[in-house]
Amino acid sequence: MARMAQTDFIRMIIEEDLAADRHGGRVATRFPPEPNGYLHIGHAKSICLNFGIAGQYGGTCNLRFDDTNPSTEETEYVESIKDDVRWLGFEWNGQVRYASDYFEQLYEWAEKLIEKGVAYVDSLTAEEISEHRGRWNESGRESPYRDRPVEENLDLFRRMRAGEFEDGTHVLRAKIDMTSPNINLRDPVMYRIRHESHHRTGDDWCIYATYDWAHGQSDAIEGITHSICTLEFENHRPLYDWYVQALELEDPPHQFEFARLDISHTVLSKRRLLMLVNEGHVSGWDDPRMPTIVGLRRRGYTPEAIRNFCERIGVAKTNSIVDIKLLEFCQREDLEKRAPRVMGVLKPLKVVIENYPEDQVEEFEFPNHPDNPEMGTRMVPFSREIYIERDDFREEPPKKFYRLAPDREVRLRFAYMITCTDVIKDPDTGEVVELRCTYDPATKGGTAPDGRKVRGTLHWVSAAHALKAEVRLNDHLFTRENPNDVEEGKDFIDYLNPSSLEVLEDCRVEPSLADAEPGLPYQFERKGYFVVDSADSKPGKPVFNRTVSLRDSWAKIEQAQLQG
RNA sequence: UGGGGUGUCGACUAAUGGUAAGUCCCCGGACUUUGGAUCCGGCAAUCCAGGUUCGAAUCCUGGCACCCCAGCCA
Repeated sequence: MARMAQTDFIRMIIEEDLAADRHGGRVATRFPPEPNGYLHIGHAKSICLNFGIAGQYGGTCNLRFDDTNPSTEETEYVESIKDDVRWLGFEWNGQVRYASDYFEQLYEWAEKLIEKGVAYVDSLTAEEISEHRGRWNESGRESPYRDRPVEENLDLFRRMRAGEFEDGTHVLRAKIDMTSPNINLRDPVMYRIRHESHHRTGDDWCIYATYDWAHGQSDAIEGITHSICTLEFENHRPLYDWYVQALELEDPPHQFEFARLDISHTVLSKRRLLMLVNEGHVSGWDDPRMPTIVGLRRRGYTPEAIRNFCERIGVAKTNSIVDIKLLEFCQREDLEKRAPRVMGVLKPLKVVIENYPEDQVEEFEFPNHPDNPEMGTRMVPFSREIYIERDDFREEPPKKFYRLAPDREVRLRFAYMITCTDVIKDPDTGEVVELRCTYDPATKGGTAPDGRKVRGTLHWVSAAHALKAEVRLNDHLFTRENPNDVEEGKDFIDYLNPSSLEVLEDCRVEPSLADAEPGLPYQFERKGYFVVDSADSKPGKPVFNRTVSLRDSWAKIEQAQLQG
């Protein structure tokens, strides 16, 4: 099903550039993560944009790690980020790139700017530099070191590189304009001294380029034509252009900004995600409730669904919060087509079919997908004692409840029609512990020869044949649509959804699931889409994560009834 | 407070001076051996005030609201 290709302002710019034959007709993008955390669905938007554009216009997309800060970056993240990009279905152009590959070139260019007289070594402290920078409504002041002669700057800068100075004693700054209303142009820092090991260059360097100095130049080195980033870098564009012009680079790259993704009922900032992990509110970065790629993957989300979601949300410059229900819709849409159907009873209620022979076992043939015969069939055993879903029985059925109730007949999917004849309760608690039913042998397969209809069809498992399983029902992590929008004196943590995870340890699933493999999606009929958990599942005792529930119109009716 | 951005159905996104469109949500209905899926229908928006124009979401003027920026983070 081909959907109309989504177009957006960035693609329009690219098409204009192509039409005007800019960059010699080339389109080159890049995805530039910093290796200091796990990727989340917000990054997926950027990945889909950058790789998608490259694919669409016959261009290339590089994967480049923006590893200019040795204090926070680690190889562990590099590997997980590569995995996530591939898992999403993208392959980068050639080798993985690193900003650190360009440290030497960047250094040479820095010397060039010093020689040109537009960069200088400043020896103010960090605090003093901050003071000199001024404020939004007040001009900055020039550093007393701003007019050091070129030779002195060169000498100092070389000694910075040689490791002669302590951290924080000197920085290299671009000499631009301390009175600029754009604070990024008030002599931005290009290099800072950091005597720290870098995850790739080890101890080769003790001066490290800042983002602004490294990023655009890395783009230029790689021949990037369209450097796409998020809105908060809009203020940096004049600086991006300044560096590239000062170096007099040919066919310079240009920066374009779009609004980052935000989704309701979750958080997408590294800081907040890290807090959830560190404070133990989730089990880790790959907790199935996390919006991280590893979390979504473990939850059972598919790359197809995520890519489709990213296409549907579009690309614009308006800050917005996408309803998480759109993500869920995209996932259902994908799984609806491909997930084989099985039966799993989450909250079992025993049913004894009194007129069914004690030792008899029948096998019924079930289609694996109701609308796709190519997915084949499987055999499902049936016997005198079965489990049905506790929610599928009501002693006093409300209006429009079409499921089982005393003296009522329902269909067991692809098996028989049964009628409830007796309800057995715990004498102490009054809780329903078992149902007694009779079946109509003439309704084998689920249809009655006399043509009578039943409104309800229930899923079931044979008690003797069923597999015990644990099922984890995942729900939104936060109760608030926007957990970042906090009331006075509160914190986003206060809006964690206490029932974001419901663990059901005594579920029963049909025996065909005995060799279900982690990562393969299933639809538990009438319940939702589930996947075998990749971390905690064990051969005899599978653990399933609910990826997303099915649409539940009864739940809506019931809720409406409760609200009157 | 200076600068840079952004305002279109409940949500997201189109319309680039010419019928305000699509998707999600929500609400009906049909169909149904999943209260699923599918199909059909419905709801519902141009931040405000002026101006230009035969005609304005779009252009102009003036407001208002929200976001970003004062790291040697990215």
